[in-house]
Amino acid sequence: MNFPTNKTVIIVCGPTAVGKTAIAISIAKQFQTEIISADSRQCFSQLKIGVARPSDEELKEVPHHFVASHSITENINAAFFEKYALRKVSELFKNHDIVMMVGGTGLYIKAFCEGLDEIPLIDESIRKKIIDRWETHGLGWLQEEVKIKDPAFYKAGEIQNPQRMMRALEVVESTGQSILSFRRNEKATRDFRIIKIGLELPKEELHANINVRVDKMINDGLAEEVDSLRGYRDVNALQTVGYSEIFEHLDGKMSLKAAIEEIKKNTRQYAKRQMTWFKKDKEINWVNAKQKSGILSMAQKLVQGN
RNA sequence: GGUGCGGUAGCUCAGUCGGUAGAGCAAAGGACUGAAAAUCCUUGUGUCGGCGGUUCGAUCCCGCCCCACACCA
Repeated sequence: MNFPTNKTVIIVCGPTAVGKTAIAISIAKQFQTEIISADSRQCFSQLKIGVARPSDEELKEVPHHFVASHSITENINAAFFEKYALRKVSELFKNHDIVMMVGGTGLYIKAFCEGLDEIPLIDESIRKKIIDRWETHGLGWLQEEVKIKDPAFYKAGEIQNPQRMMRALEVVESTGQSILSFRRNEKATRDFRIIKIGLELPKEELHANINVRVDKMINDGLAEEVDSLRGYRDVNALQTVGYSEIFEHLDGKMSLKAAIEEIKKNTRQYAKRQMTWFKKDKEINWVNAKQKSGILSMAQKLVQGN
């Protein structure tokens, strides 16, 4: 297949703790290029230990974008990422034919590759009002509201899922139209080539990596990092594995030991969800994460054209 | 040694006034277009500690034994 330009984005994805950071850096060095992170948590400057941000040395080896670039008080989401990453990529294409993207946030990668439908910005006050009402009146109230104001979504959507229901509600309330009416059901086209490499490991090995990494986070001072963020604990950015559990521990609801076990468990569950997402993407070229040299030559071959 | 309370799904436990049992968590699978490290959905057969007895039928009643915990010696 021919592409309109010789510009290529190599995306490295996979579950947490599989070893994406190091491999992406090797590939980026091989092509002498830079990395855009596709990680919904590493972009926050206040989150370091708990989100396994690349080390200072690693960040020096290859320039990274969307790492520690925003504040947890900002409203960062998939739509924001799509625009941010597209802008960054075209900037980098001025000096590079190849740009790397690495991350474990499937939705962000999908938004970047295929685009999200344009939906008008929702006024903060409407969003806040809906969340408040949901918190006081519960899911039953939410379902009733959606049933009346957006019956089509009520029929087709996830009625038990508060986040999706609130999203549907805020869209009808602020635009007067169903969120479904904004769906165009077509992928956006991009004027560059996309190559996807998925890193995987046998479950036992991944779980071992997770355990080692969590223990290291604790040794590196995760509890102190979380403690310093107490004042922000309600922001979305802190609804994150590693932070929620430590907050509970700091509240006296569980021992540090129990919190550590919870973090390991929740990380395993998170990794499983990531795999469920990525396995569905048939464009991904899967490789065992331990075969470093094989991955590098595979990237080379993919870039040279199938 | 005696008394008491237990022994039911990987874990914590509920239950069956006798007709072979069910929740939460875990696990497995899945969904997912502005919270996505989030949120949501689906999936529960296990010698109901062991051996006997009563009964048409026992995980449930009775006896003995084993194990755990508590208290008394």
